[in-house]
Amino acid sequence: MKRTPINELLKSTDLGKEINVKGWVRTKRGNKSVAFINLNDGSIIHGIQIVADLTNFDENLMKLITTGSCISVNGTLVQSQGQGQAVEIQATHIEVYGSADAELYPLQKKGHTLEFLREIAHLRPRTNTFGAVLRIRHAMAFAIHKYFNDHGFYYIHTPIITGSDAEGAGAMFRVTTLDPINPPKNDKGEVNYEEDFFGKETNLTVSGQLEGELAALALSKIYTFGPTFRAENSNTARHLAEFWMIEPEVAFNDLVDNMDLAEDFLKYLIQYALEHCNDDLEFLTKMYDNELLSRLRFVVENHFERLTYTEAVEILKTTDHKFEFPVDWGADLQSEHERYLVEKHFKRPVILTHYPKEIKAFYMKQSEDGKTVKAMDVLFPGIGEIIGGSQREEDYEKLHTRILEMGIHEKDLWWYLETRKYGTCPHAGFGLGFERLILFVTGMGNIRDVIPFPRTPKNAEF
RNA sequence: UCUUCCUUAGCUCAGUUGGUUAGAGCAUUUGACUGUUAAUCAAAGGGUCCCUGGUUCGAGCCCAGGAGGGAGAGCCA
Repeated sequence: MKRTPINELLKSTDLGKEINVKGWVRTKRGNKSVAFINLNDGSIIHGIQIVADLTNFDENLMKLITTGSCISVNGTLVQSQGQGQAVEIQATHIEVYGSADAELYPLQKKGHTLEFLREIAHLRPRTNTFGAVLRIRHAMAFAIHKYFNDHGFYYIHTPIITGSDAEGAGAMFRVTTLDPINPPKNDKGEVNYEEDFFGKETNLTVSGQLEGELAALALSKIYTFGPTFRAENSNTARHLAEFWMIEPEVAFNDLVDNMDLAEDFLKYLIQYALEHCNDDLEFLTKMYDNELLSRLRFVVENHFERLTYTEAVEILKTTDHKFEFPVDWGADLQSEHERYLVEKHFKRPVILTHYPKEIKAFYMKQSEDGKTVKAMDVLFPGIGEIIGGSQREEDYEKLHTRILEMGIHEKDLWWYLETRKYGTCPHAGFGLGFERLILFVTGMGNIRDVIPFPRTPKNAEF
């Protein structure tokens, strides 16, 4: 008999129908004559109740059906006699695919701490929490592609191995096939990367933006969505060494267009989650964050506050609120400053623009005032910076001068500069941290709990 | 990397002034119960007190070093 997913069975009204269901046992309880098995197959957060009349089942078979075991059940879909569920399965035959030793299986019927579940990341997808997070993660990935496809963007695959470190976005992981014990040396006694696989030093990408710009200056509207690697020794609830990033880049867009895109895009994604992930969001709201659903709705329904860095500094300087770090024009804002603006002052998402050029990347469009660049950071409550982007400097001379000023090796960027030499145009884009989006949408507190197998300093298990 | 807190049973945690045989709840096992919902009730089993060294008649507890984890910060997405 063909398996029916549990999400279909739970909404079925086809009482009396013979069905087959397969999944993993969450709990088993009962007495001498009847057993109740809560079975989950990951198709939905809810399990279906299997009722086994023990006069029909061998005692030894029933002993194998433990928390964590995997079974296949044939039976009849019936109206439930008990409270708590509309329908249940009256079992006629049960096959055990794999038992799970109850003395050893680490997942219990009771709740576990998220820290403990991180240590058993190979089993945590079987929990309600991670099932919900992973289904939402999928829905967001799908919605990202759908949004861009529906808006005329093309998905570009930028390289994961890169030969330049000029992007300046952070420390990089080296990629090499050289012998780590006895690498070939050159005349100066340095490692000779000319003998390495690519004939030069290579690293894992820290951003697909520069290559994304090349594609945007041909296809007009593009986006990337791929893994990104940062070798920073960051130990926080918001950083990973390996994470996924979405980077749209649009020719002919200016900073305002860029902000409009970022706001519309984020609201679309959150709205998509509200419409397609309701069961999972309700579970997370109930178990972890009472205000999750109302916060998501609030973000969708209200405009993002837009102001310049200079205006933000004025607000921070005139408030009575005491900060640990001083606020001064020219210095980057501290986390506490961003949090104050988002969570206390405006109480909504904030887009800050026109930062001092000294604290931003070389490729950002220089403003007419000569002091700021057309950068934008989208700040979210509880997350901080969820998007960072800018209009790009399309003027060859200005860009070239800025590269020299910042001491960047121009020979690594000849190809990037050529786009400004041949048919340059105004363009803008941004980067959205996928896991930070998932943090916000799920209400989880630690970024290690929104990616299946987190990579962080001192941790690459699984 | 910095600040700070933590590490005791499978899990979550108590553990007094340094003192005999280290505790609880849950989980597990066994038993009771003819419809349970994290079932309930009863009993039992279960310990490298993170590691190394030191102080002491005696260390889960005090000291030093190390490892791992949490929270906050920096860097950023």
